[in-house]
Amino acid sequence: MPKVGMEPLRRDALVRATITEIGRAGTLDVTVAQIARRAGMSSALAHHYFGSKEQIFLAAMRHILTIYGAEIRGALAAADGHEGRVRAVIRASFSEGSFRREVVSAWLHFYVLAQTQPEAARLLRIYQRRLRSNLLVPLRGLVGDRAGQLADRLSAMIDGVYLREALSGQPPDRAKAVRLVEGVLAASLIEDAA
Amino acid sequence: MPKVGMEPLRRDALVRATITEIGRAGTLDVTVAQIARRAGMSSALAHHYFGSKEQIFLAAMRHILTIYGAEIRGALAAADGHEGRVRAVIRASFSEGSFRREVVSAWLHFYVLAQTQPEAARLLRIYQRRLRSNLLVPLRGLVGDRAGQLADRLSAMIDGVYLREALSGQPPDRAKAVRLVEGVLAASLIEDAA
Amino acid sequence: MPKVGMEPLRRDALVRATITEIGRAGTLDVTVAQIARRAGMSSALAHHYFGSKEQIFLAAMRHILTIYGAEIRGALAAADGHEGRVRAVIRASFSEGSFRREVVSAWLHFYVLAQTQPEAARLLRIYQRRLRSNLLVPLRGLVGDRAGQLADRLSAMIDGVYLREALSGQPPDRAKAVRLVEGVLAASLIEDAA
Amino acid sequence: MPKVGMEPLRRDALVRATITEIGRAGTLDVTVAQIARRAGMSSALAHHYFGSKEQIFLAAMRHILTIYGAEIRGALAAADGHEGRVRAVIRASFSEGSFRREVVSAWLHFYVLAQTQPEAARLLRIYQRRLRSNLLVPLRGLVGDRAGQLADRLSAMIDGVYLREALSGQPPDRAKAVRLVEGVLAASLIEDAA
DNA sequence: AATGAATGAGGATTCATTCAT
DNA sequence: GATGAATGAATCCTCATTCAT
Repeated sequence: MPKVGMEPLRRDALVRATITEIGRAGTLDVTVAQIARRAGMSSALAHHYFGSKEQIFLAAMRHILTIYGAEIRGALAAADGHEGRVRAVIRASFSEGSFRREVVSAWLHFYVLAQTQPEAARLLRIYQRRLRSNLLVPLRGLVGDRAGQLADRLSAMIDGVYLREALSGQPPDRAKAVRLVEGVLAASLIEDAA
Repeated sequence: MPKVGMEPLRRDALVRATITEIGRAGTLDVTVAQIARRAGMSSALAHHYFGSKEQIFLAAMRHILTIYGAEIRGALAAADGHEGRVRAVIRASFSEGSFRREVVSAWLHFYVLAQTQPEAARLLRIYQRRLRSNLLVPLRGLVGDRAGQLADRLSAMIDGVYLREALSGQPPDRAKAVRLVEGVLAASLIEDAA
Repeated sequence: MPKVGMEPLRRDALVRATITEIGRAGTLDVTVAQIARRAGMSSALAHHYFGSKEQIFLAAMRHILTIYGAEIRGALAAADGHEGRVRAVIRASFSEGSFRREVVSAWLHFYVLAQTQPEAARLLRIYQRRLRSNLLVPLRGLVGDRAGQLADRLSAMIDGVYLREALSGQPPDRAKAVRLVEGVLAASLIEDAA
Repeated sequence: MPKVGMEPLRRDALVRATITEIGRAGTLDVTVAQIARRAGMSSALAHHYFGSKEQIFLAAMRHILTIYGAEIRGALAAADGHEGRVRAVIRASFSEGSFRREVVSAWLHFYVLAQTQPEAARLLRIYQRRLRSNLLVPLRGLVGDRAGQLADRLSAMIDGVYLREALSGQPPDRAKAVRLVEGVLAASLIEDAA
């Protein structure tokens, strides 16, 4: 049995291990050796596949973004109406795939990474833009010109809820998170109608 | 030049240098040597006064909290009426003393530190509780039983705006930050009245 | 030149280097860097294999004890009669493997280490118990109930001679050392017969 | 009240503190700051009086030797006959002033110091010579030409008992120590008579 | 493909010692 | 006489990274 085609498996294992370890340790100060051990291989192999610790971190960020994007797409496809679509984006942001303890923790740490890593900053901007645009489109249908303002509002709320969740030390409470953000949405719509 | 009574001066210089350096470097991975150099002394002296890097970080957190607390108190003293008080808390949160580039950056990093450092976690809880209670009291006068829900909403917004600011790479825009949070407040009050 | 299976070689080289360096420096204040350099490797590798300086020291103690134990066993196997066995233990205590300048010096320093290091203390107790019991058994055959007293006497003499040797600064004089302890044995046996 | 004549008091306090701290810590790795603190002064003052840590240690050794010498002289003055004098030396070696926990511990550590410090080695040789000669003189009266051999024997026993005591971790047992060494003396005298 | 071996570069911390007051 | 202030030098230890096999 030749050991061919191992590369994607190894890379994937490392990416998952990275998120797990960052979540577990509660720091970016995770060693390559730790990540590699959890992924079941030597740190030398991790370097072989990724070249540097930096690249491992970036791959983990991309992984999280990819999953998040997929969840958003899925939710939007199943949603009806403008408001339905906004709610779908909100709910997808706190869905099972993304709003897990380690993922949220890793996410917070990637925010920190983005302060020094240009590529990490770029990825984060992509996320922010995507989130904003996903909100903006259906919001236009709901509130017209006020959509931009409302998109900023909801984006900030989502990030704020994430931040608080990352710190709480408790298992994330999806329902409560959604309720908080949807509360702002509801208030904003009433305000608009008034 | 008397050489006595240096301790408070040195400690203060180190605390300020810590915030500056964390903000500048964009990481908690700041060496004691860097901090000490910026504060104009040897790293040995920094250890002499604080005992460990951990203590230096905690002192910096306390410093930020102290200033924030003072600003809140000042703003509340000058405010009139329930809504005035809520607005005062919001504005104080983005006041000149606290909503500066380095302070916001350092603050984000202290959030991360709190994931591993019990004392840092304690300080953070103090901040969160204080913020919530500062909002809760005047909100009760405005919306009664919905005050708790609204306090959570505004707290999350404030943190979300902070988080986004930490990442923007731009000098913080106080006015815009206040506008965002006050927007949520306004919408919530209309919603309540409806 | 295969580069596998280096671990035992490296560990061994470090253990020997430790004893040599302690003997040469005349202190426990030997740096890991010194030990590693003498063993022909980087200090990082030394830490890689032993984890800490403490563990390096303990391994060196164990090494000395192991050799000492082997010499005792060998001498006892070749000895005849009760008195022959006592003499064998005495001679083995001052044999070439154990009664060398650096080993004696290192040994003295391990005595000191045992004052603060529980594991070092344990190893030392093992040595003391082993020495005593090795003397006790054949002494029982010679002097019956007085064996315990005599074992203490001879043990103290052996340690005293070691201590003096560690200080002499001269190459150890095996013959003289053995003569001193055997002198006490002879006198004790005469005393017993009288 | 002028602060004159403080020097001898300060020096004395430091010397005592040194012995106490070495005994307490079980290491020579005692900091000047620790010693000074226990002596009730700043480490700067300790340096002012002694110039260096080395000198502090040497003064402590001299102090121990001085007391030991005084005890020997006192015991010899009160002793009768050759054997009485030998016994007096033995007993003085384990007298209350010298055979205390911290003193014995400090003594062991000074043995270690002597391996690197020429002056400490010199002091130790003085002690050894003095002990030997104190034993030699009365032993000549008892066993004539065998006195040298016996003096070596008893000296080694005394040091051996000290060493074991330093390690035992128990409060020193004066009576047992004396018994052990006097046992060798008794046996040696019987051997001589035979 | 995979890894044990190996290291250079750093970083926190400690401490004897000096100096100005 | 006495001390707080201050530091350079050293040491243990960690880790990303490289390399030979």
